[in-house]
Amino acid sequence: MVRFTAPRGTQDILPEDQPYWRYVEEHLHAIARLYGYECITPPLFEDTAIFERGVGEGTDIVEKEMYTFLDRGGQSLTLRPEFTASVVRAYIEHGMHVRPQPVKLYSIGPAFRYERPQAGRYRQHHQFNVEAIGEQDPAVDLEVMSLAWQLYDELGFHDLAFQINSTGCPRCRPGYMQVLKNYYADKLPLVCDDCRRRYEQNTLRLLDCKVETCQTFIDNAPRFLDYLCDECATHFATLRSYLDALGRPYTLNHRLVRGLDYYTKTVFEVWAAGIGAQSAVCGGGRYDGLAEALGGPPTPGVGFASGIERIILTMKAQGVEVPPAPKPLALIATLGEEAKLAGVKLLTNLRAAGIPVVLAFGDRSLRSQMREAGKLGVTYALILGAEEVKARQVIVRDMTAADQEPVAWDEILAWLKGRLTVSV
RNA sequence: GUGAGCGUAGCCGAGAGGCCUAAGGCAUCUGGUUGUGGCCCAGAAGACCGUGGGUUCGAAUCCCACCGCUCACCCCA
Repeated sequence: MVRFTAPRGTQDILPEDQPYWRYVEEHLHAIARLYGYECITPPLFEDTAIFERGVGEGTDIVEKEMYTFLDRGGQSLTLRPEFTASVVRAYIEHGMHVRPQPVKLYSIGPAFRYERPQAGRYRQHHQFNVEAIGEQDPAVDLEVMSLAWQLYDELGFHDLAFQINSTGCPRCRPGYMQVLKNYYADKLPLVCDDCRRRYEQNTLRLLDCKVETCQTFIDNAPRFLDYLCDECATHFATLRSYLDALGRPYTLNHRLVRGLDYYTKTVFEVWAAGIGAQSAVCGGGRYDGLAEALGGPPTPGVGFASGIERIILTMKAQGVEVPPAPKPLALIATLGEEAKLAGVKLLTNLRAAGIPVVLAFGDRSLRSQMREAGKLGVTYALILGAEEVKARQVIVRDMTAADQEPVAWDEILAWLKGRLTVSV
């Protein structure tokens, strides 16, 4: 019999890792609330066409990374590779254009991409996704970026690199792409194979090449920022003036591109050190053409997604500590059948009163039960034997102070309750 | 999809052709007199050495294939 393992690129988040998840998720909800974002939970899968149109036909995601399947009715569905398309779909479907604009939404949940796993990259990973839909004001771009900034700041991150760029709009992008093509035209024999392919199929991605020999060409390439239309240039300048006024450090990265029709103007990423090659903890930008591509009215939007696994990797790399999982206040140890019965009753009563207590199961020696209490890290051991049952009391042993005292049954609840707040 | 490294009990890990019916540590369980934890001591349980083939008198140790894991490329969270 072959042992089953979790599917490639997926992982069990074990109890010992849960404190990180819990801590992070609590922060996510809190920061979203602080910025006035409301939670939306879209389905895990959508009509495949939503991602084909919403992410873009030419992207790696759509070309080779989607978990697509036919359901029993023959419909093509896809496990979401990202949130934005789903959220915009929901915006259109539920007529959110009648709400005060922009509609500010966030989500937390898994996303799926069929890729070869490596450090910080999984086939099922989790994202914190933030979208502000229905407003083109650069102050919204700023807000979304600030949210990310404050989040990482509160989590205690340092040495983050904020990268920003603008990739124009359908009015100015074709012009710039032509300029870029003209620039590369006579260099094609010198660039790598991938770049020759990009030249034809995904021109902007020429700027993204990591091959050594292509670097000088990229460094000397014309920059999009010099070819933005007035509207895009003004938008970007305004955003930068806000960032500067707030003293937010960032790097202008003219190689940062999202070569898709629906992504417009602002693009940004946040990079963390020390978590491997996949260092982007956050990626986002503006997508003023997306809603239309999904069949809705023209609606601007900005947002970002942050990978929760990568956030946690960064926390571990940077030594950020999180509160440990709370332990039960007490363990009930019993000796003999009568005491066991009394113990079960006590257990039930204490729990009904909201006190976290566990019982040592099995008929074991007191020594063994006490060892369990020590291992679990409970504050008190409540010991019940024949004598205690007779006297209607329980011995309360303080595990840290290592002393103990008898407490009457009708007083034990109040006794523990008085110590609950201090010890938890 | 491509490349590299790795695959011995739940975890870490020795072992490099016969001494392996596979060391050690952590974790687990039991016990250390009669009802008490953390340290210590004793003992127990736990491995078809990833799978399948081959070489050899003999393989955890050599060869091949497959599978899996990890990291990197690509790209992204």
